[in-house]
Amino acid sequence: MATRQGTGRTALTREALADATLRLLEREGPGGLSMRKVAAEVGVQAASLYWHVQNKEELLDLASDALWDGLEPGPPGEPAAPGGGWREEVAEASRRLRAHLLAHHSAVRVLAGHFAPGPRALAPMERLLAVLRGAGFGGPDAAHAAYLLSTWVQGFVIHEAVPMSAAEERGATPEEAAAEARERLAALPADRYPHLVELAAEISGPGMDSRFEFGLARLLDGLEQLRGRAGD
Amino acid sequence: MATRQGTGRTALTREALADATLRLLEREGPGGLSMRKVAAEVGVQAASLYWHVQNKEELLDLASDALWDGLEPGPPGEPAAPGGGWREEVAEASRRLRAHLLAHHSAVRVLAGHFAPGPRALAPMERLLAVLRGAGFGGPDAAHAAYLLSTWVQGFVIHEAVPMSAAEERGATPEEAAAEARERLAALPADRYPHLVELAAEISGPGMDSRFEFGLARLLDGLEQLRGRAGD
DNA sequence: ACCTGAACACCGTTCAAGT
DNA sequence: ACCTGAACACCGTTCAAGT
Repeated sequence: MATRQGTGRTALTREALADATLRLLEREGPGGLSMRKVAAEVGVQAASLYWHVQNKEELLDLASDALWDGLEPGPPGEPAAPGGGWREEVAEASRRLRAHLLAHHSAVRVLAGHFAPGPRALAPMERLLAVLRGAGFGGPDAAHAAYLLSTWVQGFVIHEAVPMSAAEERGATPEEAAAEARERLAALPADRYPHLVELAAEISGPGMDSRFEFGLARLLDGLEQLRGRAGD
Repeated sequence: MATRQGTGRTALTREALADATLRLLEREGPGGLSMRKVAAEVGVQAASLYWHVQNKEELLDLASDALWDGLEPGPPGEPAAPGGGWREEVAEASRRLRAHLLAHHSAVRVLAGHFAPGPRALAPMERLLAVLRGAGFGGPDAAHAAYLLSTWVQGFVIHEAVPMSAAEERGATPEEAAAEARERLAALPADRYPHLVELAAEISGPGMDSRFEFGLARLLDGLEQLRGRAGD
């Protein structure tokens, strides 16, 4: 009477479907996704999904939102020192977001076309806004800055996830893939593409960590400059 | 003897397939894509595509690269004034890229998970590197900066394209969609999400143009600061 | 309220066969 | 070298029917 299901399975909710979708994507990679497999994953027939969800599109929307789940919220401590603490706090939040999304890179590839602010993105966004406002940014600036940061991190991870999962599917390591990319660049006609040829090594990384830190530093510098201008 | 095809159709190449894929996506929206329809678009049977292309994945890779086609290269003029000209040149190139991608927003949604540097991205990248090096950036900095700029613009456009094509499919205008988003934010519990509620209007735009200009200005400020540091 | 079985139209891909 | 016809396994979605 307490539960209405004979089996020990957890209740079938939209959230459970979204989670099952992410599990499936991680386990089988992009391309291993279908309504029938999601249904099997939760122990039900494909047709049953349509009771909970309008269609596959909506399921992907839900899964994209579920991607925010499990993101470390960061130390809940003080709002950081008023001077420069906001930089490190924003930097750490960005690094955590990148690492978290990268842990789901197959899902990121499939769901990139569904990235939209959903309910599970609210808490991280609220926290980011709090840090920015606490640092002295005005309301509109804080809103713009938060948008800038999150679009950049997500765009960065998409560009990181595509070759990652592609290499994975070909059974190559990221290093091998980077080496191939470098050779392709270096082999270009130097008269048409002088800079690409010269910078082949720098462009084809991997060194993704240092690219991320470079971008982060430029963004924070640009924001700091805005803060100083409006500030005192 | 000159052409080997009775019909007036243009020769079937991988490029032609990529172009047909983009045309199909623009005409029918995301979801209107299938190997059979691409085949029909070029006047051939579905099985024939597999002579030119390994599978659907590879076709999407090609289409993603074809997305660079038709991008205005910008005035081929002087490498800009040595002082601050590079800023406006980079800004204009970014605006052109955004506008161009936005003109293919359905394709962007579908192909976001396939964004990778392909042959058709080489020329724009070479040009961007030339501008940056001309402005005084060192090789590694220029490579990092170019990567930062292009990942940001592409990430921004993805976030812009998702609600755009979603609203389009529901038959709503972007303004209506933004108004709905604003009301959802404003209706949140103010004790848990004080900043989101306060900034509901700023966060839910649209005002995408001003968000883009905000991000661009911060990025260029951050880069300028780096340039000045290394420069003289 | 929630799930099933069966069906429909359509899909990606293969392969022997044609020219 | 390039394309077709036919087939296979699988897909998203609907709907009447069950409990």
